Amino acid sequence: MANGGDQFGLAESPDSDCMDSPKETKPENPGYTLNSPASPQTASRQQPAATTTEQNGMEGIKVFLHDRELWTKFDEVGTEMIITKAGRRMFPSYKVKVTGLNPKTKYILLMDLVPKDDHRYKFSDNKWSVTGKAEPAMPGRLNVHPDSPATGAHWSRQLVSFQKLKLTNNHLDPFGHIILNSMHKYQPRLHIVKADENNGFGSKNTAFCTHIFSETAFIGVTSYQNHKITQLKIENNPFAKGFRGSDDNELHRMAKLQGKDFPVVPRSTVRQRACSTGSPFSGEGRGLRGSPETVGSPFSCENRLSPQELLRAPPAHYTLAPPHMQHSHQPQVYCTKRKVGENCSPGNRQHPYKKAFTGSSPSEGESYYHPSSYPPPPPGLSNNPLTDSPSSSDMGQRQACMFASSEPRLDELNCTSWSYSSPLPSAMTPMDPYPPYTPHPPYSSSPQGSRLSAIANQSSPTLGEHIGHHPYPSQSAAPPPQSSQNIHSRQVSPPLREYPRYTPNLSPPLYHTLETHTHIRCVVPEWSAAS
DNA sequence: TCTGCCACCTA
DNA sequence: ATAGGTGGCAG
Repeated sequence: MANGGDQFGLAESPDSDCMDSPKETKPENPGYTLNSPASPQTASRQQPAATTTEQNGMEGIKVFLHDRELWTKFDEVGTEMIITKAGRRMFPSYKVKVTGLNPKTKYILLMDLVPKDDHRYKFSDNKWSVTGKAEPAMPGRLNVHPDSPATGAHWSRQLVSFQKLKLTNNHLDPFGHIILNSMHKYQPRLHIVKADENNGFGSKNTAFCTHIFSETAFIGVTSYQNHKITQLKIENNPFAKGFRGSDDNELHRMAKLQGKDFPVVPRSTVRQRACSTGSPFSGEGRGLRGSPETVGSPFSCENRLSPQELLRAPPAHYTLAPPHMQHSHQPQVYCTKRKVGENCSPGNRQHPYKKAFTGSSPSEGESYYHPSSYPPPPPGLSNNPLTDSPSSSDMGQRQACMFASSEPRLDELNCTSWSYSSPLPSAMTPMDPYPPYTPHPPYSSSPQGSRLSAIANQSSPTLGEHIGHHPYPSQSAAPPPQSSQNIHSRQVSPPLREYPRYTPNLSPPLYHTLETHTHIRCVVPEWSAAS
């Protein structure tokens, strides 16, 4: 799979829409049914405020997880993703099929990873268990798909792949990779944002929706813990073909490596213990997964949000039903509206870099999320995960924010910028100690920039806010039927401002990545409070 | 735990 | 041919 794309395994999600859509169908996946949520659901979910309806046209959007079957295999064992200083790709790679987009409307697709809970895990006795509280979330970053902004026709034409997205444990990562903590669980989220005239988002009312497939949740590790996962990776990832083995191959290898005789045991085997199983996900924790079962369905939603909000997006939390609920599987979709306004002041954002969180992040850590929040809102969106999580505590991070503030973040970014992946932009250049990515400055700007950035910004900022502000419905509504996914939509009103600056660069290095936290911080206050 | 290097592969 | 993605392993 991996890459490939092939198959499909799209999970679907049917749902559709958030708002109202009449829904149609959902055809897609036959298998699963989701039910869903079809649009109606959405609506219902939306609960609260509900927004909209208007739909910005986000309502009929459906997202199907590609290769869902493979994801499910990993999920059943307890998916692990290697995180390295240089950045490592996710294996099953995150690919989706998107339907229901207006062919002529431009959208920005982006991903982020939010903490699934506030626990730190350990793997012993062939199973995962909670060992303590999660460390402070790292700066949340958004990974904007390189094709963004692009028309609905473009996105619908083929699978949308985030296979180049990389995960890192380097809190000061200058490349725009998504920063995670080892031994912590994360939930990937897809956000579909309607681009504004400038191809950015964030401006006034930015409509967006968030889709979550619970089977894509995973624990970040610096080396595989469960041998079963290692085997699944080797068996399915083309780049690991060298480790497959037929015995002969292995023996040879071993011999070479060791210079010894052939080992008897295949490498993989050796390492692990028995593995029995245990998928962390499922069981334990809080909710890692939402519903295991199923599918993810897509949700659709619409709303407009401010970019920030996006970031905040409904967090998974919201989305997900409480762990328990989650089981129900349904995907949930929520749609909400919000306005952004608040947000952080610009100043708030921090930069990740500022300090290295790495070590510690002391303060923050704990605070993270509120429990209640968990599933925390997505980092960016609703809350940022990162940010969010940290929640109040984020302060620590906040500092970071400070830096960030200057940053450009999403706002700054332009689609263009985002899209590119180029590595560092000049600004970012590596040289710096990392100011990088963030945003700052100076990059160019593209007109577009604002939009994306906005989103980004929003996200982060929003997060906090959102959270605070709106409660998402998380559950409230009934759980959506579908499963895995959740969708949120929102509208935001005033988007963030755009940032005047920037642009481009932000993340050049980052590539499409945006950091969320920044926003978050801003937000933080609120939600912390809220929470 | 985490990092760096290695052989092996894919693209 | 080069560039870059994999897990194994030693440290």
